[in-house]
Amino acid sequence: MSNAELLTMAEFSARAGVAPSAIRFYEAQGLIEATRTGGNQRRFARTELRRVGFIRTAQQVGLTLDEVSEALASLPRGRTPTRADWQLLSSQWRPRLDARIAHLEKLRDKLDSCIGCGCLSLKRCGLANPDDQAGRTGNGPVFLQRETI
Amino acid sequence: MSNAELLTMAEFSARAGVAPSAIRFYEAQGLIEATRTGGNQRRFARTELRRVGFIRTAQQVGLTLDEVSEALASLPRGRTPTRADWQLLSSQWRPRLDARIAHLEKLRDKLDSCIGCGCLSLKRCGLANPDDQAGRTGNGPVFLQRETI
DNA sequence: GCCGATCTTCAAGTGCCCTTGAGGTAGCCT
DNA sequence: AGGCTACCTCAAGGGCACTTGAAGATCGGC
Repeated sequence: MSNAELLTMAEFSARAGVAPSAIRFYEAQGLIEATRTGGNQRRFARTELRRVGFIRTAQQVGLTLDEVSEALASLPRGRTPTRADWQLLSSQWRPRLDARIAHLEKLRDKLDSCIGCGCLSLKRCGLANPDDQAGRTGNGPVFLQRETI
Repeated sequence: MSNAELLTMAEFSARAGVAPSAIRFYEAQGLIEATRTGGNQRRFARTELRRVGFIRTAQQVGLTLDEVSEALASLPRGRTPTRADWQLLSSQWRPRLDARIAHLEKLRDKLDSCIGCGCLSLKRCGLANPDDQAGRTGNGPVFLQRETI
């Protein structure tokens, strides 16, 4: 155990539920910050745990780390973010989350009806290639992966 | 245009809504098959379109190509799969799809309550690190990405 | 027969999110 | 002071699902 104020890597990693390598990666990406001891070891403020919580949750909503980075950059500089600050950020996830859920529900419903006919035909029921989005850009697949799953 | 029976790469790619490079990739992975002309060009049977439909849909449900490969391997050899065959396969997606939807809904609900308190604390509301799954294995993050999104 | 569009293979690259390993240092307890 | 564990950096590797590019062959209409 160490100082009650600052957490060592092992402590921080355990509390965040994230591997040390990932923590270092996040720091390298500028997503979280750490002070250093005289011997160059990281010491984490507890407030950084909230940032990790934000990151992991945002990932589940479907954001990339680049997007998380942008979002975090909009937090106030110079003071510890308040609840309202975090609230504002996470509220912006709602549409995205809703869209993802809606997409999967649509998929489920179509699957229900298609299980009846056993089709899975591309044109016939539009189950694959939903909303005719694939094929519009050169990299339809990637688009589908990123945006609609 | 060509023979009404077999599709060229351009035709197949267009109808499948998938880039030629992806089609070739799928063939290399053994997910789809193609005959060849005397000059070594691919010609696709229409039935292969259904396989691509299956692949893309399965991906949206969250399966990896390896899993799709396994699933496809269970199709009858020697005859064109029937509706019942496809039906059996896609019906196995339901639990997975339901789980994904449930997870996202849980996330949304928690987000609602957490937006109220602005917390996003790891331990407090369990929003990040849901079900205490992260940290159980060395690569919690990857697990989360793959299984719970 | 010619020509341009389409096709082929193969190796390497991409994007995302980390993990692994080597070689060396710090912290802390006894 | 010794020694063990935890920590450091940096480069490279890994998994997934493709994409890109180079160099060359084929197709099919005129």
